[in-house]
Amino acid sequence: MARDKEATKAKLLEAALDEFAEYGIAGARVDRIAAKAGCNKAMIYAYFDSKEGLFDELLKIQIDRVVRSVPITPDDLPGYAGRLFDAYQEEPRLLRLAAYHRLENGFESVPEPEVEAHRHKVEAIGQAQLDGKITVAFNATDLLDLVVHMSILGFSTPNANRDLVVRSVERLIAE
Amino acid sequence: MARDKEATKAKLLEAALDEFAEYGIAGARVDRIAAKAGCNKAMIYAYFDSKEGLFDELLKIQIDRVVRSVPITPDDLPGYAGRLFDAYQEEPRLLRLAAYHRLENGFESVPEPEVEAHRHKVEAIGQAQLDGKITVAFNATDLLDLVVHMSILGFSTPNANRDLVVRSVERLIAE
DNA sequence: GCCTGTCAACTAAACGGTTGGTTGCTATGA
DNA sequence: TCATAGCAACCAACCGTTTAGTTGACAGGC
Repeated sequence: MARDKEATKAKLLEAALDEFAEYGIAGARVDRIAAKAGCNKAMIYAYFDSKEGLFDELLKIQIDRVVRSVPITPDDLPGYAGRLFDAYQEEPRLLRLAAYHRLENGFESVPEPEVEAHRHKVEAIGQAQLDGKITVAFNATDLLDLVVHMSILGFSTPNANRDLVVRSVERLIAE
Repeated sequence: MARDKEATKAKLLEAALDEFAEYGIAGARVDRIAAKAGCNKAMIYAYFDSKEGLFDELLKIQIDRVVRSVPITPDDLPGYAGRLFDAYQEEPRLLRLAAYHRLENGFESVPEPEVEAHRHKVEAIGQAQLDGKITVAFNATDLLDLVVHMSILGFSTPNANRDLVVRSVERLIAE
């Protein structure tokens, strides 16, 4: 057998991504996760303590991944929205994961690293506004919220496409 | 006791709105719904067949309510978005209900009346465009999707407010 | 031989759904 | 007017299944 702790954790996390994205936290079944990962249910409790522990760890990793792979570009917010949109197209499970987390946990209990990343982005946008690079029609916080919200247009409609997202943000920030 | 079929159904629907909005479909517990409604669990199965049947009926009613109470105004889309936003502020459970339904059932299985209402709105917007009343920068379908998506800004951020939604739509449709 | 990763087998609790029977309104007919 | 039959509305208790979580035994590398 494998006998590789990290490999087992990775397989569990991948299976959990599938399961939680499809069924949500309440709807997910730990037996299915273990079966998909090809290992025993007890491993989940050995490595992640609980079903919720597994979800939290998974969400932290996934958010971290997207935050790292899509850095903010304050003077190209349409491009930023487009790249976020791309990331969600490439990994639709992430959007579902986040949506379930938001529904079941509210706006509190957002992982600290994400809060920190959010703060940094607001600051970057604020600086770009001070430099006169982008519109001051919205304050920095609202601007970031709007851009992020546009990037998840695919959550609202199956007709969403990259071009629509980019053009929308262009119009939102137009002088 | 009451012994009033319609009143009992109404109490069950109100309790179900609370329960499903808070916990989602998978997370909702029929025992809790019955307890909140102050009546027996068997009534749910007598009147709505199943947990899912209860949810479907509830969603249909709630969607119908908002569709009726917020008619589209093709030549005032910012106002339309604002009034939708107001409706969600007034009844936040509706947004959560719809989000859970969307996550657990996808874009298919949308109640037929809503599909019909959506068609009518696209048509109304298309006509307003033909009349030269609003922008043709987006096609009618995209425009409606964008306006509706802006109205649920509150799903993305706790900072959302009516003015932000209205101003955003104004900019989206600016010539 | 012992630490560590593994798992089948287990449990207690919770779950959606059913059932057999009770309650109270009302229509009927004497 | 009153007895009562019929029936829709209701409910406590229960059923089989599924659930998250536990445990004690076992296997393989050092």
